[in-house]
Amino acid sequence: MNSKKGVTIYDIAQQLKITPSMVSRALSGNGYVNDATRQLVRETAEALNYKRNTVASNLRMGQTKTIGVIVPRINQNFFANVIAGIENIAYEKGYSLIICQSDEQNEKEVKSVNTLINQRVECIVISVSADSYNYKHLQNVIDQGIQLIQFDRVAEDLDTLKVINDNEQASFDAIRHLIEQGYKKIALLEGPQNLAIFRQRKNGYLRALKQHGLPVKDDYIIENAWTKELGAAATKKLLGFNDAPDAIFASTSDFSALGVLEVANQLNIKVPSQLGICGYSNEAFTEITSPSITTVDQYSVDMGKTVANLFFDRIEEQADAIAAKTVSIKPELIIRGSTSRMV
Amino acid sequence: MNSKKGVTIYDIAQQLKITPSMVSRALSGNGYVNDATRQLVRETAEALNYKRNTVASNLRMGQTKTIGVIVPRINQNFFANVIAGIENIAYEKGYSLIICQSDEQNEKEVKSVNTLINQRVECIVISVSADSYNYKHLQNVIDQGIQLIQFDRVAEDLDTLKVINDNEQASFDAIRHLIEQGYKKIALLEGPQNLAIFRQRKNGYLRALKQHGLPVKDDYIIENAWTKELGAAATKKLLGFNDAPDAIFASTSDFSALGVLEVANQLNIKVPSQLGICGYSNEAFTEITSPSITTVDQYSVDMGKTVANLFFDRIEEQADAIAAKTVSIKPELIIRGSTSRMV
DNA sequence: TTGTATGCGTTATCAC
DNA sequence: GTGATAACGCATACAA
Repeated sequence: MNSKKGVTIYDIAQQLKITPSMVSRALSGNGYVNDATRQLVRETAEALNYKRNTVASNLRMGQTKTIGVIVPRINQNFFANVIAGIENIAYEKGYSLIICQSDEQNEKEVKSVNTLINQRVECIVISVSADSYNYKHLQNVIDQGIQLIQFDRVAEDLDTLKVINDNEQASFDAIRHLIEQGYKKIALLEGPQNLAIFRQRKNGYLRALKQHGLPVKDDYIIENAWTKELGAAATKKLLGFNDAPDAIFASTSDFSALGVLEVANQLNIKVPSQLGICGYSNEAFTEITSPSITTVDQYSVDMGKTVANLFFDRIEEQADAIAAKTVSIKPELIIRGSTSRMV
Repeated sequence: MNSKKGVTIYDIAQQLKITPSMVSRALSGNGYVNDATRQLVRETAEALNYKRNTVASNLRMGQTKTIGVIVPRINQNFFANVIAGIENIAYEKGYSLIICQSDEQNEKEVKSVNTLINQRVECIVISVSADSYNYKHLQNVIDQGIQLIQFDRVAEDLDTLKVINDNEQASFDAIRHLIEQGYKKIALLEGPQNLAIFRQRKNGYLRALKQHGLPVKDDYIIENAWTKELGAAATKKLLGFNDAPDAIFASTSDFSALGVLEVANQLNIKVPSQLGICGYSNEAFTEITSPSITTVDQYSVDMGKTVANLFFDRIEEQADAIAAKTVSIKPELIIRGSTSRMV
């Protein structure tokens, strides 16, 4: 055992006067090896506090048992949950997770993808950043023979496994609920329309209005209101109209919905009687505001598990038995105080 | 370029009729190489879509530029924030993050530590799981020559870098603020006393009372009230006393504080005039309750950044110039409506 | 400036 | 069963 360099199978071999190959076999369990020597090897490995060098092993075996994950923000509830779900399954399979965060910047996303390719991860799981319009870097992943799985915010043109929420349906359900509660002038806070998820939510909104014979007013649709501040600003604008809306669907996020609620409180507008509010994501705080906020639960942890399972299914069924496909998880509308005026 | 195996520096060398070493030098920028050939190498690397194999490089160089992080739960706000902070700094330095989650289980924590050692990460950052009483696996990390940095929940006996919140001081500040606002009978909702962080918060409470000449009443100290429900139950009990408190410090969490607020509202007790409420953690919702809740911000993202910076400081100052030490981050008291009766 | 040779630690293929 | 040997892809000390 060298003083500083860490103990290797060589050291064990030397001590036992056998060859490194024997040690390797004994430790990995591959190939023939006498039970007695195996036992001996195990013991000395333990005694010497030997730790297998995964780096060397990976190089030799041509696989890393590692999954790379790229999300816009780690510390956003939804993404943290998805990551937790992926970790859960990956851990069972003995896989590690390398996490990158794009900070919603395309440049950082591209760099992260390259880092992960260089690391030879076996799969890259990604939810694209908001300012990604070009997906060459993702095509590159596929070209390198690395599995690519997209979730939530997906580049639709890319032929990959995708796990998404049925945003259109969830949005439709939310609007239908509002209508059933007697709201007739429903405004929409929408997100960047270059992202499919926000287009889908808008479509659900439009479809629901049409199906229930309600008119679509362009004034009622506010773009890019996806932070608390922007949600608040949008609300001030909407409530300033002569013909102000009686409900606001913050399809972008619960934070946006929170902004709406704050403004309503400031203006002494009663929620839900005078104004209905519906958010999106089921953030923890929605349950405890006054009133609590109706929102959409995306089953984010399950989403992560689904992603991981797709990957393992694929590599276990060897070959590309499973074609590119899209798995849609049906979100659930959580009805709470902010929209319940017909009790 | 082999059909399936990925392009290597060999392929580039072959194409250019030079040696792999030249390619390696040209690409890494180490060692002498003619500008012309360097240019040529870069171009063909690009053309062939070459991706450096980090695994091989790591093995050769004996370093991985990787940090391992182990937290009880990824999808818990505080931890997600810390991870985001670490990522932020690590990314700038070209380091990757491997994330493990212990699920509060010692067994999983031990396994994760071993995985990370095997991966030859250069540093392991950990917040220990609640059921960890034995720290052999952590000592092992140190013995292997891997940096170990603990944060928030730390094994105090271990001689490592530690980053924690100054819970005692934050708690002291909170109580002092309450006293300054004229509250004289301050109750404490405390967390599990086997965790140091909760003991420290209690100590800050006691010290502040003493320093201001206020008596400590055992009746005013309620154990294990760290959910909304438990906070509510504790409040009902406290407010039922003949000599009821005029302020409650929910040192466990904002959720607990919320329970207090709800009960106060139910009982028509005015906050802050009749009852002061202070929480802990600065959860998003504390800002939007009525009244908004005074609380303690833990600077969790900064905590992550501090952790990462400690590591980089250490490796950049080469050698163990920086001895084991504990960095205490001073949390900030966020004063809001629930305690502001002297405006 | 370029080429040669060697090793990082492990595993797999062969022959014995 | 066991041992010798090559190879994974890259980086570097040394020679040319």
